[in-house]
Amino acid sequence: MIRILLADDEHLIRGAMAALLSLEDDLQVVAQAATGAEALATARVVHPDVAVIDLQMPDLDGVSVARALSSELPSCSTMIVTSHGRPGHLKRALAAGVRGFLPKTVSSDVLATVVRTVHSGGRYVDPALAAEAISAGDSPLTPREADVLELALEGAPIDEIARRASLSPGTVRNYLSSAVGKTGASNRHEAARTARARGWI
Amino acid sequence: MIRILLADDEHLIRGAMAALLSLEDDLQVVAQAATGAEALATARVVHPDVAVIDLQMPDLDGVSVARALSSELPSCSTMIVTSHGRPGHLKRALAAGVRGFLPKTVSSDVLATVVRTVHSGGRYVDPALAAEAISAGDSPLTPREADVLELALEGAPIDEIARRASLSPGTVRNYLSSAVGKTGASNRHEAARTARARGWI
DNA sequence: TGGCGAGCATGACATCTGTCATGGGTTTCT
DNA sequence: AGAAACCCATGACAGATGTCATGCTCGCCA
Repeated sequence: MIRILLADDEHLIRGAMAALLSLEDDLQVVAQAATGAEALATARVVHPDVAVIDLQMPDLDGVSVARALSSELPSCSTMIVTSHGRPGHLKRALAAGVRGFLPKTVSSDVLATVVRTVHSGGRYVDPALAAEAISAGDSPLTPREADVLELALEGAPIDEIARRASLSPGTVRNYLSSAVGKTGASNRHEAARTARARGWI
Repeated sequence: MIRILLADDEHLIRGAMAALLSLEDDLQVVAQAATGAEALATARVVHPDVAVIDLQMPDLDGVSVARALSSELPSCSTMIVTSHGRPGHLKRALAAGVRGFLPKTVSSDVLATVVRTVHSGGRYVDPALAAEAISAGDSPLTPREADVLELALEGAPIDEIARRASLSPGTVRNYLSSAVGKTGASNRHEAARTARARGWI
């Protein structure tokens, strides 16, 4: 019997997934959580075999939870399910020790199968997401460029970005200009959007 | 027995919700669809009592489906479930004849209850979303301002917006300037973001 | 019928942005 | 040690953008 921890902020989805997984004879949902912090706390208590975690949750990002879990509870395999699969997330997730990565568009059979796969030590990444991640390639942005671009995401003017990054406005403009070139965009807003789409920030 | 049509592009969620609803004695999921178009086509054939539709789907927006359904199949009550509940969506949905509007954070009991409520002619809107919609208020944007602002969402330069809207660049700048004032933003990108957040576009 | 608001446009001005050249400091790799 | 890459900054310039004043047309409503 594989003991599962389920974390998703959407009650409906979580409850439904639990119902679905419980239909399988060899799977048992032993705990549920609605936030990343809750998931961590619960995992420390119940020591599940597999943690199925939603990527986007109100507090802690799914990847952060995965990282914490893989260091604290090595015996627990973590897998991530997500609605919006950005290429960059996959890479970060893998780096955080995640063993399975699925979009929510897969069927329930696949979910159950992957739970078994990761529990037995295997790995599984959705082929479509993997292909996307490969085609998106590595981020050409330097760490600083990524920082600045991230601050630019909300459409803030350059002066504010400079203040928030503790940089001079001129430097910010240089980084942004460079990022605009690397993303093939025509202004920083577009650059920020495409970088986000490719998972570079 | 209430006959339900379920539409959601995420197989996992859809299957799980179906499993969940089927646990109720008086509910029966008679059809499922993964896209808006598919949902419409299916509904025309099976004539469900209640349609439970996800707001965001690849092709047709959930609200459009609802509008079509309410005119073509008046006997079918439509309700919408969504992950990201923007205030504006609720208003548009209600105008399209939607009878129930829920975030996916609700529990499965609520879902089943609301299915029964709308089927018996009632209405149900999630209180939190309703409060948000009220606090966001009506859109102060004129139709044209909203159009232009929507085109600005992707970060395109003004000339491109002007071409796409068949307006002169000067006019576009006027609309955007006005929209920036109305949203309290400091540039059009920020304005577009906040307008989107409030459901004004 | 006159007033009003929305739609559309132009021109002018100040400011913001994107780009480029340049330079100095640090770390990393060879 | 030297090259290469990154980090930070400044200055200058052109073009994009935000703001304002102004004017025209059209449909709606009192």
